[in-house]
Amino acid sequence: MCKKAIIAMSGGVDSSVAALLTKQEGYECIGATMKLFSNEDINVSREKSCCSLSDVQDARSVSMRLDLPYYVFNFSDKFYECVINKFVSSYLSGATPNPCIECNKSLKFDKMFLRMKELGFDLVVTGHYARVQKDMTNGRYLLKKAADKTKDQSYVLYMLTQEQLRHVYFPLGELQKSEVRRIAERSGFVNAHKKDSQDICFVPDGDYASFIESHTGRKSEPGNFVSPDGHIFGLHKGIAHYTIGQRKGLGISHTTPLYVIEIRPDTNEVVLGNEKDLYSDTLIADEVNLISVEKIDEPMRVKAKVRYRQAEQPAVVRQLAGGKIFVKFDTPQRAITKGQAVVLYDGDTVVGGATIMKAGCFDVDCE
RNA sequence: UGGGAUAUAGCCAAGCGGUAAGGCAGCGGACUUUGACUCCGUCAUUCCGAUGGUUCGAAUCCAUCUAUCCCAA
Repeated sequence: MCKKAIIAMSGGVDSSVAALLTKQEGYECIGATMKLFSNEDINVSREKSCCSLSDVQDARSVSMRLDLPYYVFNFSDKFYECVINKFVSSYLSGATPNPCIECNKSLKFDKMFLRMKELGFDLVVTGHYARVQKDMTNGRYLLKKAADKTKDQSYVLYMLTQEQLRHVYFPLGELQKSEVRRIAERSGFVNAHKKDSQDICFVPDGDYASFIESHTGRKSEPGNFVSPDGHIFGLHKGIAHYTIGQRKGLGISHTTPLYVIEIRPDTNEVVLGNEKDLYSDTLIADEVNLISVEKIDEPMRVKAKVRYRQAEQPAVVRQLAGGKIFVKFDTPQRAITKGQAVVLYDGDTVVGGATIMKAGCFDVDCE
């Protein structure tokens, strides 16, 4: 009668401690690592990526220590299709994708959920720093920020559905990162001092542009760096190398710092301008997922984040015909970027989120 | 081959006789489960276009040369 949980174990400290806590709470647990790609496929021989042999070893080691059955699920087809392909095409279209969110959406909380059901399990457990609560007034499951505000990962979980939230458990939501490390140490986990993951897991050397080239088999096409009024600064390395707000790596010396303010896939141009050119106060986003409410009928005051690790900003959100959302910030925001997620908060609660399609300074009439 | 101007690191640029500011770019690091932003550090150790000269001392003054730009032809 005890609940059965699949622990999604990456091989890092967080999911290891999540496994420990879940087990201690009396769940019947198994550990599972998603194999998302083989390093040979992506031309990396490093062991530093999230599905590498050493990560699997770490996850297995922790599972053994906790006496959990341990499995590796091969999800590489789905990962290739949903995460890598989208990642590449997004960059080629001049946007800046967030593959971690896509991976959460298509893999951790989708493929893993299917597997959970197939196996007759009740929960998927991950090491995310976030909390789930049930709203007793309307019966909806709420996603809330973690207790450790510096590690809060609710931003990358905004796409969770009610069904998923019902079957997910985040044991680290109430803990501080420092406590998690301490628990791992005390438990003798091999990864107690492992560095937090960073970079894109399938591009461990950080050179995502080369990754795109080898994936498409095409060299990225150089084009012009231009000013807003058409002056040509020089040659860029291909639009996939850039994102809005970027300063480093342009290779253009100027009297003042230059930033990428626009990417034009049609003409293969990258527009450079000053810092002040980066600010805009409105955006439209699609692929909307709402959590705390079913829909937004009236303009709603929220706090919104347009990128991970940004302080949330006061704004008003409206839902447009077709489901898209329109967000107007009280003050202009720096470098709102197509392809990134906008996540809406009401206090500690995630209202919902969406993928940014367009940013600027405009208004829409919405009836 | 008349006149004028300028020559300082990859780029821009301060300096005006007392022992080479700063910005941009670059490089290194911190931060970070995306890309960025940000922050910290580093970046002319005989050569401040070249060669001579004046001076205790010159990137700074003088002369010549070289290069580039501008104006006249």
